[in-house]
Amino acid sequence: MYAEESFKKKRERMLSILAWFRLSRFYNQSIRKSNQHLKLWNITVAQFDVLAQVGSTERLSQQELADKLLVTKGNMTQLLGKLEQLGWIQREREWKTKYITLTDEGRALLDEILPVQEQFQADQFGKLTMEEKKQLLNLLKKIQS
Amino acid sequence: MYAEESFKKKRERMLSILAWFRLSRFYNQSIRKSNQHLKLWNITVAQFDVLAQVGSTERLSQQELADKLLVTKGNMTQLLGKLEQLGWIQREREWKTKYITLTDEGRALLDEILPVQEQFQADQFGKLTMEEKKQLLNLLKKIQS
DNA sequence: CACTTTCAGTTTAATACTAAACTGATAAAA
DNA sequence: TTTTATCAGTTTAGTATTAAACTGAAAGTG
Repeated sequence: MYAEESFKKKRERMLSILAWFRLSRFYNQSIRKSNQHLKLWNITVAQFDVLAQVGSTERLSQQELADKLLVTKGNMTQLLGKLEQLGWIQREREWKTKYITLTDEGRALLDEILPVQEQFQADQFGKLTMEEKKQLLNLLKKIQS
Repeated sequence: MYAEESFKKKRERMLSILAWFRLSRFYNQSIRKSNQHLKLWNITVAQFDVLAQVGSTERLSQQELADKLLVTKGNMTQLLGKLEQLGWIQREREWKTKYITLTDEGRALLDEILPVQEQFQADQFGKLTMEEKKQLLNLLKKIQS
């Protein structure tokens, strides 16, 4: 009885490790490929993610932006510094808070890259059927629930 | 007809983007949590991954190690430099190649951390049933096939 | 044997990212 | 009003990571 359960647990652990390995492999390759094709526009994935987030929402503070993108505010400070320097975003201070908006150049760049990047994402999961994509999404949701 | 297909494609794209967002969120949180509990042993995830890989295989070269862990050889050089300096691994040169093995301290440390880390991985996927874990693994395999 | 190619590992410059300490302004409390 | 808390954003030190150039040894070729 005990031996039975121990064996089952071992199998479960093994499955988890395999799943983790697959997942992180996929993630890392994806980031790498993404950075490669984004080189065309001299922008990185991290920078693009900020642009996309800023471009799709009304007035976000730096902290809110960090929360949405799941990074620290320190990281945000630096990314935004770079993006500001490149002329793609601007910061407007209001009391303690700085609100971020796209400049015209930032908006133009985003409009140009967004469809390409969306297609890239779609291609990444291209081997899955619609049904399987839904399945995957649900499993990922459940993990984090 | 065309409108129909276009709509379907849009839905597929949206699913892909959502899946990607979930996946990267999970990945990043996981790395962060992992680093947090590994602080107890003054080791990082990246360093532990190398130890675990070295400890589970006979004689790997730096390049092979990089391939297994899906990082560049430059990254490997640096990680191994750190691990060597900490006294956990050693490099043995043979012709052009350097082979990596664990030192006794490295082995002891790995033996101590491995079960904890395996349990951590298992817990991460703890909300999934055995069947769902298999499903997830298969979907991830299919994506990359 | 001399010349060239290949290939493991190293170095360098750049970006990304975290944790933790810090700054300075606003808000709350006394 | 003075003091204290809080809280947004910044800074700093450290690790991780890549791409690309470099080094030097080994292998292949003539």
